[in-house]
Amino acid sequence: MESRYAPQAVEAHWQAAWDKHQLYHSEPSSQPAYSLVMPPPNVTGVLHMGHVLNNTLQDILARYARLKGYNVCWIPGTDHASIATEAKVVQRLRAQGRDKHTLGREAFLQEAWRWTEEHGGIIVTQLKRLSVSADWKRYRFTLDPPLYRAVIRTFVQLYREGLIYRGKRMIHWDPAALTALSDEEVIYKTHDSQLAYVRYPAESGEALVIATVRPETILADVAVAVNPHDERYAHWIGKRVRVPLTDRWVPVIADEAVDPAFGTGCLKVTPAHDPKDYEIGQRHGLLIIDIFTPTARLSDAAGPYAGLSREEARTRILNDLAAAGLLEKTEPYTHSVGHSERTDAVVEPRLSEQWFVRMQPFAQLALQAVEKGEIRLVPERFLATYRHWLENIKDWCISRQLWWGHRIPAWYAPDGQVFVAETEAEAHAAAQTAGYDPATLTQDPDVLDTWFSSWLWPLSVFDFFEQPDNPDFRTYYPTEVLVTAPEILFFWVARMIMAGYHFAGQKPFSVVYLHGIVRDKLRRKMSKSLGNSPDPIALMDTYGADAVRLGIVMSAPAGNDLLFDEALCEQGKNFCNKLWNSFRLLELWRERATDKAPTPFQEAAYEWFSVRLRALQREIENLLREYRFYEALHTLYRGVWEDFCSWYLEALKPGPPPALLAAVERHAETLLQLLHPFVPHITEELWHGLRKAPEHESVGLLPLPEAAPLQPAETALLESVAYAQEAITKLRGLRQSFGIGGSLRLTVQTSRPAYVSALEGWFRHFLPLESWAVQTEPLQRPALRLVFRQEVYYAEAEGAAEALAALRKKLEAELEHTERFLRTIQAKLQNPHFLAKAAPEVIAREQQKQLDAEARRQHLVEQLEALRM
RNA sequence: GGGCUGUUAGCUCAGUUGGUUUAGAGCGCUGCUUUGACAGAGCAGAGGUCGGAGGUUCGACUCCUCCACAGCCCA
Repeated sequence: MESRYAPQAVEAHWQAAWDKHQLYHSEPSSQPAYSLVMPPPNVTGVLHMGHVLNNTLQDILARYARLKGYNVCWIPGTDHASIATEAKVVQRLRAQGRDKHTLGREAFLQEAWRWTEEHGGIIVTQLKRLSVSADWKRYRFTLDPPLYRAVIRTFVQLYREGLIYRGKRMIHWDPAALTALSDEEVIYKTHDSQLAYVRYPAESGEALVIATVRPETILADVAVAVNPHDERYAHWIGKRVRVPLTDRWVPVIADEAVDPAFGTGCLKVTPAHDPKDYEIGQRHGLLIIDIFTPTARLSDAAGPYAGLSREEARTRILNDLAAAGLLEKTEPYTHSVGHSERTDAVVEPRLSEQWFVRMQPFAQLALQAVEKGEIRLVPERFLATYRHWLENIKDWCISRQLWWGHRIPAWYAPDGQVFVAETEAEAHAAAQTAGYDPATLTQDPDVLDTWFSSWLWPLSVFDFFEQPDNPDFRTYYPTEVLVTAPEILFFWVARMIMAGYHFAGQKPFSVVYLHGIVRDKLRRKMSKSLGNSPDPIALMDTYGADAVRLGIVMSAPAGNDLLFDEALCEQGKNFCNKLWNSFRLLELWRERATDKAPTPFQEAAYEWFSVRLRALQREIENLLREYRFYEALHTLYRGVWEDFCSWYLEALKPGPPPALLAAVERHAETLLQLLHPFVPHITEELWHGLRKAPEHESVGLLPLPEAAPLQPAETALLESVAYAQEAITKLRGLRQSFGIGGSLRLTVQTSRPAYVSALEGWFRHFLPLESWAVQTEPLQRPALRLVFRQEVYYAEAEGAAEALAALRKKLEAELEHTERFLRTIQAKLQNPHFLAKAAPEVIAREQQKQLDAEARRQHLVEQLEALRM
C-alpha cells in the first residue's frame, strides 16, 4: 500500500465493477423492500452541487438500507423539462438562423429529440461518477412511451371526473417563451421603480390623482376605483373622468378591494393587465381593453404607441403626461415584480384560454396525509408552510404554449366543441357520435406543464397506469423516502402526494426529507454569473468522489441551507488518507505478526474498543434513522480518527499477535461497513484488501447486524477509559507546559484506589512512566501536581523542580474557579425556596457537587501549601 | 403586506422533557514534535458574561413577551 491514498484509479475501478456486476439492480423478492425515486434532473442538464447533495444523501440512505438487509430499489431518471429544453432548442435554432414556426411542429420535435440525445447522457454519466447506487437498469425518462401514456390517461380521467377544465382566466404570461405559466413558476424579485402620480381630469375641471407603477397601462384603463368607505372620494363615485392621453371617459366606481392607504387611495382599473383589476372588472361588468401583444409589446389598441416595448412605452408615456401637464410627480418606489422561472422575463398577467386542474379536492388529500402523520416532513417545521400553501391554493394552470412535452389530448370541432380522449381515433369516434365530421377536428396544439408528468413519477416509474397490480408496484410502492429541496415542496412534492392518493389510493412515500440549498461560504446562492459554483466533476478529479461526498455532507446540517466550501473536500480527502493509513498499519502488523501472546493491556484495549464500537454503531444508526446525516458522519469521523486511530491502534502498538489481530480486523471491517454509505469507494478497496474477496462481492452488501445495547458494566468501562484518556491528556499537557522530557514517576492519591488501579495499563502505555503508585495518603515530597476529578496526580521527574513556581499560578487559577463554583452551589443550597421546591434527587445531586468541589478545593489548598515549602 | 425560521467560540454547527461539577464538536488559530501507518500527520494549548431587554421559576442556553438583526416561503 502506498503511504498516500490516490482515489482516482480506485474509484474508476469500483464504479466499473459495480456496474458490471449490477450490484444495485433490484427485483421483487421476499426480502423487505426499501425503495426511493430520484428527483429526476433535467435531461439536458449538467451536474451541479445541488445534484451532488441530493444524490449523495439518497445514496447514503440506499447503501445503509442494503447493509441492513433490505431489497433496495432506487429508481433513477430524467425529466424532459418542457420549457427549459424548448428554450434551449429555440436558442440553437436562432443561432442557426432558423425558427420554430417556419420549421413546423414535426421538424422542431425532431430537433428537440436530437438535442436530448446529444445532451441527455451527460448527467447520467456524471451521477455515476459520484457513484450513485441507483438501479440504472430501471432508468426512466418522463417522455418514455409508458410514462407519456400515463400522462394522457390521467388527463382524460381527470377531465371526465370534472377535475380538469378549460377556461378563460387571467394567468401569468411569459412574453419570452410565449407561454402561460403556473403560479409556482413565477419568481418575485424586488425592483426599484418609479411611482407616478397621474391626473385624471373630470368634466368639472377638477382631477383625481392616481399613483401607478405601470403608467403604460393607462391606455387600457376602463374605470377608476375608490374604496367605498373612503370619505375623501365619496362624492366622486358615479362621476366620470377622462383617461389621460386619450379622449375616453370612464366611470369612478367603488370597490372594497381598493386600499385607501396606497398612493392617493384611487386605483386605475385595467382588467386586461392586472389580476386584481380583472376581478374588479368582473364585479362591475367593465369592458376589457388589451393593449399588449403576446411578446408584451404594445398592440394597435395602444394607438400611437403601438410597437413599443413595455419599458419604452413607459418612458414615452411619462414624457407625454408631463408635457400635457398631467403628471403631478414621480417618486422612487420599491416593489416585487414577477419573473419567469425559466426565462427570467418579467411576466405579464394575461387573459387567455387555458386548461386548469381544480385543486380544492386534491388539497384536502395532501393536507390530511401530512397532518395525520401518514407522511412525515423532515424537518417538521415545513408543515406550517405546507399547510399555508394548501389552504390558499388556486387552480393549477397546466397548459403551455410549447411543443416539447405531452400534447394535450383534446380535439376541437370548428364550433369549439371539445373532445377529450386518449387517442385521435377515440376523439374522432366521439365526434362522430355527437354528429360532427371527424375530418374537421383539430388537436389542441399545446403541451402540458412539465410537473403534470412529474407528479405521477412515483406511480409511473413502476408502471402503475399500465398495469396497476404488477409485482414491481406491489413491492416497491409506497416508496420509503423522498429526498429533495424545499423549493419544490409545492411544485412537486405536494402534487405527488395528491396524485398518489387520487390515482392509487395510497401515499407515494412515508417521509419527505428536505435539504437546504447549496450556497457558497458567503451565503450566496450558487450561480453561473457569480462564478461561485464549482464544477463537481472538477472537484471529484481533484479530491476524489468520496472526498466530495464527505465535503458536501459535512457542510449540511439538517434542514438549513448549507454553506459549501471547497476546503471541506480537502478535509474529506485528508480523512480518506487517514483511514487508508490506518489500514496500512494493519497490513504492516499482518506481515510482521509473531506468535507471542497478546499483552494484558492489548487485551484490555480490545475489550474496550469492542464496546466502544458498539456504542458508536448505535449512535450512528440512531442519527441516520433521524436523517441527521451530518451528525452521523461527524460521529463516525471522530470515531475513526480519535477512538480507532489515536487510542485503539496506538494502544495495540507495537502490534498484536495473529489471533488478536484477526479480531481487530473484524473491528476494522465493521468500521468499513459503517463508513461505506458515506465513502463507498475507499471502503470497498480497503475491504477487498483485507478480505481478498472476489470482485463481485461488496462490503456494501455484507450484512450489518444490530449492535446489542450496552450493559451497565460496559457503560462503566467506557466511562473509566474516558477518564483515563482525559487524565492522560492533562498529564501530557502538564509535561509539555513545564518542559519535562523524560519519563514520570507517578503517584495517585485517591479515595477509590481500585478504580484508578484498573487503569494502570493506559497510563503506562500512553505516558512514559518510570513508576506508578496508587495510595490514599498525600505525597509528602515536592512534586508536580495535577488535581483531576477526585484524584491528585503527583508527577516526579527530572527538571520538575524548576517548574513548581509556574505550577503555582495554574493551581491558583483553578482554585479561584473552584471557589466561585462552590459559592454558587452554596447559595443554591442555602436558599430555602430551593430546598422547599426542588426535587429531592436534584438537591442530593447539588449536595454531592458541593462535597466534590469542597474536596477539590481542599486538595488545591494543600497543594499550594506544599509548594510554598 | 401575510406566514415561518434562526441569532451559542474567529467560521460552521450540537446542546434531547428547565437542574451532570468551569456550555461541547469540527475547521481555523497558537506552541511544540520532521518518533517507523499517516506532515494529507502527532501532541498539547488558547478562545464563549449563549443577540438585547423584561417576565415565569427555587433554578433559564433551554419556557413566555417585546425589541434588534439575518434568512426563507407566499402574495
